[in-house]
Amino acid sequence: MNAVTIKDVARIAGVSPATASRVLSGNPATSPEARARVEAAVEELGFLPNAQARSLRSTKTDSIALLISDVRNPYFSDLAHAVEQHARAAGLMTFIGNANEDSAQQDDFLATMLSRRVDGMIVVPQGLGEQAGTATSMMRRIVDSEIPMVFVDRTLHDIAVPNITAQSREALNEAIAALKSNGHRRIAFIGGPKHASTALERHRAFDAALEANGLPTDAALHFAGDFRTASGADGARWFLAHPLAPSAVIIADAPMAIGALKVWRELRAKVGTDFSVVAFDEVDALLMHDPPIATISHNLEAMGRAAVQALLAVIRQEEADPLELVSSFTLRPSVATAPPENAVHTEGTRP
Amino acid sequence: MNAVTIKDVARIAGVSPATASRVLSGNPATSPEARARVEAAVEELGFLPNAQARSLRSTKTDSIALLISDVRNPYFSDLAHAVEQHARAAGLMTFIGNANEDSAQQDDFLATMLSRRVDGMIVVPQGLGEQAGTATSMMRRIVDSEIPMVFVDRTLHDIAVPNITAQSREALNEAIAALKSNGHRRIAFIGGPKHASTALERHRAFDAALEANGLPTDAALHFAGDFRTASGADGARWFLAHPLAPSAVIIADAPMAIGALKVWRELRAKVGTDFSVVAFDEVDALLMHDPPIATISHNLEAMGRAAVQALLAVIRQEEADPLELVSSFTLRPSVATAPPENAVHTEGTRP
DNA sequence: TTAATCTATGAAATCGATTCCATGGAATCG
DNA sequence: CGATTCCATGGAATCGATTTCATAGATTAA
Repeated sequence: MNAVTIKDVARIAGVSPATASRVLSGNPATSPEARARVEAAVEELGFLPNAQARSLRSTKTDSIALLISDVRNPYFSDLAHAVEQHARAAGLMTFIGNANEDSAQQDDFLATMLSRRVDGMIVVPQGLGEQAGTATSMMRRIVDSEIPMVFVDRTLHDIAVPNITAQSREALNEAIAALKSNGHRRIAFIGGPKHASTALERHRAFDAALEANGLPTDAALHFAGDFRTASGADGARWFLAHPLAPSAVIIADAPMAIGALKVWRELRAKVGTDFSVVAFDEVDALLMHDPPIATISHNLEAMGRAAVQALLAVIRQEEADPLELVSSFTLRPSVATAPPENAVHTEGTRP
Repeated sequence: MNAVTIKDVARIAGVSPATASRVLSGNPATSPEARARVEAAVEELGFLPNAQARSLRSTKTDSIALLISDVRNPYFSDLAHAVEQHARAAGLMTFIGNANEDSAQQDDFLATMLSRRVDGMIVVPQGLGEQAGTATSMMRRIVDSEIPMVFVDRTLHDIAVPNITAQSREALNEAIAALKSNGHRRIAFIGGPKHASTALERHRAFDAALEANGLPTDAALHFAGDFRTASGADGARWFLAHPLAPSAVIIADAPMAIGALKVWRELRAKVGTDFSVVAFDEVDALLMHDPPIATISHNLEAMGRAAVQALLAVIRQEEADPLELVSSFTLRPSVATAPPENAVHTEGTRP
C-alpha cells in the first residue's frame, strides 16, 4: 500500500508533523524554508494524504453525495453531469448514487453517505410507495443529523428542505394550445407514480392547461404510470384501446415515452398521423424518432448548477431560497392535425 | 451532527467499547447478553458508525471505485449500472467517476479514490492523448500502490492489469457479410480515438472482416473520430463527400452514430435507401430511428459482472484471468440493397 | 531598555473506531 | 484436585492526519 505518511514527510523535511500538516493545508503560519522543504519531501516520497485520517479529525470531507432515481435515464445522467461539473469547480468530489426508483435503495445509499460524513447531499427524493411523497425514516435521520441537504427535481411535502424544482405550467399551456389549434379536443395523459412530486405537478399543470385552453378535464383520460419504460408500453396500449378515442397524448417522461413509441411502432400505429404525441424530456431517442417528438424540456444544466449553489449556501449556513425553473416546449412533427372525429386509429389497435 | 459514538453505545449497554465493537462487527467472541444489550443501545441511540474511523483502523472501506469515460453515454451508464448492482450484491459500495474522455479528469478521480483508500478500482482507462493507450503517471502510481485494479472495456498496452474487454470480430464479420450480400463493396468506417484500445480493436477487426469477406481494405475509407457526437457529425459529412462514394458505413460507437444520423437527416440523405449503416452499441436512439439501425452490441451486464468478479478475485489475491466477451450483430432495415454504382447519394450531399 | 505582541514551531491531545494483550473465571483434562 | 485450555471481556495502543497549547525567539511599542 501507500505506506508513506505525513510523519515520513516530516522526517525527510526535518520538521515536525504539525508543520508538515500546516504546509499541506496552506496555513500561513509557515516559513518559506519550511514550505520549500516539505514540498520537496512530498514530491520525493510521492506522498498522498490519507483522506480518512484527515477528515476524521477535521470533520470535512470535501465531498458531496448526489442521489438520483435512475442512472440510465438520460434526464438524470444529464443532471448528474451538471452537478458533478459544478461541484468539481467548487472543489468538491461528487459521489453518485442510484436509487432505482426505490426507497429502500435510496435509504441504503443515504446511510452509507451519512456514515462517510459527506459535507452535503443533493437528493432526488423517493417518497414512500403508498403515501404520496412521504419521507422515509432514514430521510428523517439525515435531516435530524443536520447534514446539509437540498432536494432537486422532486420534493417531499412533509420535510422542509431547500429545493430546486422545475415547473411545467407554461410549457404545458403551449403544448395544449398547439394541440388544440391542430384540432385536438380529447388529450390523454400518461403520468408518473404517486410517490414522485414531479408526477403530481405535471398532472396538475396538465389539468390546469386544459382549463386555461377551454378544454374539459377528464380523469378517465389519465393513465398512472411509474416513469419507467414498461409502464409507458402499458400506457400506449391503454391509449389505443381507450373508449373515448383521444387524438393526442402527453407522456410525463422519456423512458415511458420510449416504451410507448416502441409499442406503437410494433402495432403500426402512426404517430403524428393517427394521433399526436408530446413527451417530457428532450432526449436523443425522441429526436431520432420518425417523426421527431415534440417535447417539454427542462434545463438540466441550470438545475444542476442551482442545486450545487443551494447546497453550498446551506453548507455556509446561509439561506438557500427554493427555486422553480421553467420548462420550454418545442413543437415537432409528432404534433399534427387531428384526424376527423370517430375515425381515429381504429385499425391501429391490432396489426 | 451525529454525535453518537461507540463509547456512548458502550456506556448505555454497560460494556466496554471493545465489546461493543465486537458485537457490531459480528465477532463470535461475545455473549448473548452483551449482544442483546449492545443492540438495544444501538437502536435506542440511533448509532451509525463513523466510516472514516472504522476504515482508518481496519484498512477496509467496503467500497470500490468505478471510472467510466462518459456518464451520459448510455453504453457506460449501462455498464455502471451492472457494476453497481453486482458490487452491491457483494456488499460493496460503488463510487462512480466520470473521466469525460479526458486523462486529466481521470487522474483526478483516481487520486481522490486512492486517498480514500477504496478496496479496489474498476477502470475504463483513458490513455494519454498522443501515444496510443499509454498509461499516465497517476495510473502507474495506482499500480505501484498495489490497490487491486482491473480494466474494463479498454486496456492500456503498457500496464499489466487484468482486463475484461469485448471483441467484435465475429459480429463485424457478420455485419460485413450482410452488407456484402446486399451488394455493398466499398464500406467506410468511422472509428474512435487513438488513445482508446477499443478504437484500435474495432478498426483492426473491421479490416480483418473485410478481408475475410474477400473485400479490399482501404485506408482512405477510414475516418478518425473521437467517440463523441460532434465527430460523428463530421464523419457523416466526410462520408457524403467521399470521392470513392462508399455505399455503406460502420460507426464505432453510439454517440458518433447519433451525431451522424442527425446530420444525414438535416441533409435529407436517406439512410437505408441512399446508403446502409451499421453502428456499435444498441441504444434506444438507434432503435427509434427510422429506419432502425443495425447494431453490433455488447453484453454490458455480462461485462459489468465479469469486471466485479475479476476485481473480487484480485482482492482475494487470486488470479483473475483476462476475459474477452463476444459481441453480437443484429440486422435491421438500415442495411439494405446497395444503390446501383455511380448513382450514389449525389443529390444528398446538400439539401 | 523593558514590556508587549507576533511568528513559526513542536509536543501532545484528539477524532472514533478496531485490535492487541492481559486477565479472571468457567470448563476440560489427566 | 491441580493444571491447562477456552471464553468473554476491558484497558490501552493504534490508524494518520489536524488542532490545541505552550514556547522560544524576533519584532514592535512605550
